[in-house]
Amino acid sequence: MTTTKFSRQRESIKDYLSTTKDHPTADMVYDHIKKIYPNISLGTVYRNLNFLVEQGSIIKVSYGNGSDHFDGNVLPHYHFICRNCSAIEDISMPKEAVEQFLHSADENFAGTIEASSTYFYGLCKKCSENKH
Amino acid sequence: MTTTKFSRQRESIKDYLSTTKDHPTADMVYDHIKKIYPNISLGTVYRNLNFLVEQGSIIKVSYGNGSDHFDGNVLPHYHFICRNCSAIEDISMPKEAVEQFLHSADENFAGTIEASSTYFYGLCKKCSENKH
DNA sequence: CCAATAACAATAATTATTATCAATATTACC
DNA sequence: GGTAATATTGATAATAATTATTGTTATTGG
Ligand SMILES: [Mn+2]
Ligand SMILES: [Mn+2]
Ligand SMILES: [Zn+2]
Ligand SMILES: [Zn+2]
Repeated sequence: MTTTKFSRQRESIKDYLSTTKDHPTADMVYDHIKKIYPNISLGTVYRNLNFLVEQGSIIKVSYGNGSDHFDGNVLPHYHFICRNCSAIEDISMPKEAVEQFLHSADENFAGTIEASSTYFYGLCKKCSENKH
Repeated sequence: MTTTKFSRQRESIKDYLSTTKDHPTADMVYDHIKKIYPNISLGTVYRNLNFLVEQGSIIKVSYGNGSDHFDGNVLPHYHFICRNCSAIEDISMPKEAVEQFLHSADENFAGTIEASSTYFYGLCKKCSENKH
């Protein structure tokens, strides 16, 4: 068994993700942590983000396009991506709606469904309003 | 207005995707078309795949991990990715189940949802059976 | 047929991410 | 507290997927 040692860099990354509402990319996390640990390397950020995802402390948000994003909120919820400003926002849905959807998928598939990921796209509130 | 000229390479790519049940990557399309046009370049494959997606003749299947896949079936359907053999399979769902899910998302979001993408993961029929 | 130009093949460039490795920090033990 | 073992780091090289560039070729309307 390989033990896990404390690292102030990793702690800082976890703290940042647990306090921000944003869903930053590795690069954005890097820029933020650099203010606290100016010598941190981008590789260290990637290494720790992957470590934390593995550990279940954060989640990775990868909707095909461009870089992966990271989220300190590990409670089950969905994500919306604005086609205008690229902001990522949370969507919570009633458990029944989700379960009914997943159940229907299961009914229509021959293998075993273990997980799923859904992303929503469109215009966020701000962008909807600004486009009159 | 910039006119579109015929290209036997593009036609061949479209034909291939419309006749295969697979969901090949750009590289797999390249390997296939090379048998017919040995001088075709990978850049040409990418250029035409993007063109055809833009045009709505094919769809792009990008679930975060690795390369994008392409699908000649443009009718609405979902995709399943096997965690063991990486095969991509189609899932069709009753319209009501889908609509109920999308409606619920819309109810719980302040902006405007225009589209969504869902991927299912697990073990395909074959892999489920082989792991008894 | 021929001029205009869309599309091509070859290849360089870019982007996102992972791997390598010598130096450093953390931790368990005395 | 000092020290040995090793997890983690910063720096940097490597990889993988995709896009951009450019000079050449194929298509097409006149
Ligand atoms: Mn979130
Ligand atoms: Mn399909
Ligand atoms: Zn927006
Ligand atoms: Zn399988």
